[in-house]
This record gives sequence, structure tokens and C-alpha cells, in this order.
Amino acid sequence: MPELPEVEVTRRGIAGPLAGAQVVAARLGKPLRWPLGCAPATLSGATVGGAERRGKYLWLPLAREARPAGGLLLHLGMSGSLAWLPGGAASEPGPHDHFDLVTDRGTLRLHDPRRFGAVLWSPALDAAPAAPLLARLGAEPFDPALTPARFHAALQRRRAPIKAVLLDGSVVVGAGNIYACEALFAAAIHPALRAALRSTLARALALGGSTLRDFSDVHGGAGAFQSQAAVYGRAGQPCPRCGAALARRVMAQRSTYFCAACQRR
DNA sequence: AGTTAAACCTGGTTGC
DNA sequence: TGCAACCAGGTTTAAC
Repeated sequence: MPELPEVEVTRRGIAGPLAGAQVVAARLGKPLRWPLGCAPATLSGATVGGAERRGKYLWLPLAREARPAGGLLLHLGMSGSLAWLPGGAASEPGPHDHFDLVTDRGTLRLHDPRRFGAVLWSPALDAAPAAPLLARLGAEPFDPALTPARFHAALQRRRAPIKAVLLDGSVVVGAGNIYACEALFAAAIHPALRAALRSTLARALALGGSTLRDFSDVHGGAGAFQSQAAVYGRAGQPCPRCGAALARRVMAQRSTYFCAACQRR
């Protein structure tokens, strides 16, 4: 269940037990997205520093005699989950348990039926192979540096539909398919906003544009779109979609017409 | 450069 | 009941 909230819940669940634990052994199951990148035995003896998160990736720093000894970059993919099995001998791994990090306090076990997940050893978070994977990630959604202005500017540079931009994570990380849909609904933004914009403009073009008082084409003719507008200039009239009275509100010094009933918030 | 499609896997659900 | 087709929480990689 791995979008940002699920990954963060996982991190909070393992960070405590893992911090200061000493690796006793590591066990691999079937191949995941990438090979581990080191012999599992070389992890033994390292101390786990805890658990950090970047986007949907988890990072488990490792140390030897207080010196950095790389770390493990984990991703849960589509079907992955982590379990903390406290105590000595963990239960026998099931057919979908593809990685065990056995420590002196318990075992961290990756369960991932579809195996889109990954466990990747990297000498540091800012070195290959971890760094290139994190490099393309956008802002953390709760980062104060992600101001409305910056968010807006980043979105403006993109031409793909808003839903695709959210999923792609290069503007802001964390939203997967569920939360992208939910966030767009909460903001009452159509996932294909760009397509809606294009079709609206194309229809207006076909009708010669909108003539309120001034506009005329090069032959002095008037446009006809204004009579087809669903909401513009129609405050108080029934919404063509749900029948509720259309509203007018000033936003950014401009009259904004909308339906408060079916365009939520 | 930026957007889209294919690829990686398994398992559950749907439809014939 | 059996089996094919399709869908599922993601993201890299290759291709327009």
C-alpha cells in the first residue's frame, strides 16, 4: 500500500526498533527490481542508523565503528510491505518474502508478491546507485520551501495533464494514483485539465470567439461563444450540470463564475 | 527536452 | 468449473 503516507507509516514503524540494531545476516529471496549490489554477507556486523524517507524511498544508513558504511535504499513498489519481527529466530520466510535483514533485535522482512520493489545497497545516499534514483524526485509535499508560488511555477512549465504531472513526481513527490485522484477531487480540478482547456478553447474558436462588447473579427463580425458559455456571466442562473444557482466571486481582481454545488471549494 | 509507451511481476476479479 | 482477459497502490528505461 505504498504511496507516501503508507511509506511514512512504515518508516515510523521501523525507525525505532532499527536504530542501533546490529546486522547479523541478510537473506535474499527471488530477484527484485535490481540486484542488491553487494554480497549479503558483507552487511553483517554493521549498525543500522534508523530509517529515513525521500519520496517513496526508504533509506537505512549503516555504520561500522561509528563510520558510515553505506546503506540500503528500499522501495515498496506496487505490492511491497515491510514487517518487523522482534526477537531472535524469525519465522520461515514465505514464497513472497524476498529480503530479510536479520539484526540482534529482530528481523526486517520485505514482503512483495509482484516484486516491483527494490533493496539496493549504496555507499551513500548522495552517491550512485542511490543518487541518480533520487535526483529526479520533486519537492517533498510538506517542505515549507514548496511555496504556492514555486508550486505554481513548476506546474506552469509542464504541458502534460495535471494527473500525469502529479503521478510523475518530478514536481512534487508522494501522490500515487489514489491520492492524485483524491487531491484533484478535493480541489475540484479535472484530471485532464489541459484537455478540458483545449476543448473549451477549440469550441470557442469554432464559434468565432466571444463578443461581450468590444471584440470583433477582421470583418467586423461578432463571436458567438458567449451565448454558449456554461458559467461565464451567468451568476444566479441555474448550473447546466446540476441546476444549482451559479455563483460569482472575485478572485485575483477578476470576476470568477462557477458552480458552488458541483465544483467543490 | 518533454511526454508517452513498454517493461518488470503476481494474484485477484470478471466475463465467456 | 475452466480459462482468457484485464486490473491493481510504481517507476525506470526506451522510444516518439
